[in-house]
Amino acid sequence: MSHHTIDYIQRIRDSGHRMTHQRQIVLDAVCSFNRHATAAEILKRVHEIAPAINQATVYRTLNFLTEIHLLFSGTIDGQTIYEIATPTPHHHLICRKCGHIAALPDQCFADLIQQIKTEYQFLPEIDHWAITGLCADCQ
Amino acid sequence: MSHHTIDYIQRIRDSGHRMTHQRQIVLDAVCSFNRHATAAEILKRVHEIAPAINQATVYRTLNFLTEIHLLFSGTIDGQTIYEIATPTPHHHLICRKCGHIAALPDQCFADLIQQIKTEYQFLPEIDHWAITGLCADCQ
DNA sequence: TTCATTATTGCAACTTTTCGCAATAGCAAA
DNA sequence: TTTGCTATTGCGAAAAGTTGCAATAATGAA
Repeated sequence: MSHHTIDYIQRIRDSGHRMTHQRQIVLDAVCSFNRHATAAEILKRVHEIAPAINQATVYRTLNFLTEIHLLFSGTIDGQTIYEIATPTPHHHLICRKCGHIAALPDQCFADLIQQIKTEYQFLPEIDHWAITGLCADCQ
Repeated sequence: MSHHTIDYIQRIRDSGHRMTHQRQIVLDAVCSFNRHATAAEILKRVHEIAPAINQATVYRTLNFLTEIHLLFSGTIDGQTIYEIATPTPHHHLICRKCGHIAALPDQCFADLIQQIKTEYQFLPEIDHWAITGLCADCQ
């Protein structure tokens, strides 16, 4: 999924923030992988395109884009990874061996959420879960 | 739950590793919180007890103890936290307002895990989940 | 288009975490 | 107990990520 197919500029502005050159380059870099990438990989690619962009800006931008849900971030083998988010809410199944990421629809959590609400009087805020494990090929 | 009630020395040896003074102190430090603690908090407490233990050793030990499942590690608010593992797996409901933590039995995830296995051919490894949200008092 | 506001960036210093390697010390076997 | 093997530690340095603050630039209003 490329970010060119979603109006990410509007998404950033709607969230009350500004679109900048730096944010566009970080988004481009994340998308250029066509897979999940680590902060270090993204930082490296950003510097290949635009060496002047500061590393602190890249880290801050990755956190920012994740917070407004334009990127998805998860943990594989203790490493934080990023990838462009899809428009409909969903979760991820991340294979800890090959790193493959599959989507899991939000609906799968409905029963669990209902149970937590009624049995524990707790209101869970589950907007993005990354479930690690083994995919079919790696089991 | 204290580590004194489980034979952690045997658990370490059974995993093909050695029991050391440093590992015991790190285990003691983790347990002394009686709750989950961050690496920084644990490092601080270890140094209060035994200043000579190197910080690299503490980090390595936390990773090691997590790998052999003597500790649970999870992420709260982007921070990695550790706590002693209970013999029966369980999870946590963490209130983002008052910080109250409640336990959630592993059984709650049975249906979800089964669904992921059969519908997605994915084998989830759900050790310890921290679900944030709002507790009954804070809603 | 110009101006004012303030979110965002670059910078440098700082904190946190990891790494390579030589020295140390657990553990099993004699 | 002693010995030998090698897992583990301490150390110093490097890597990874964060922070405070002044300068810059994106945005809306005039």
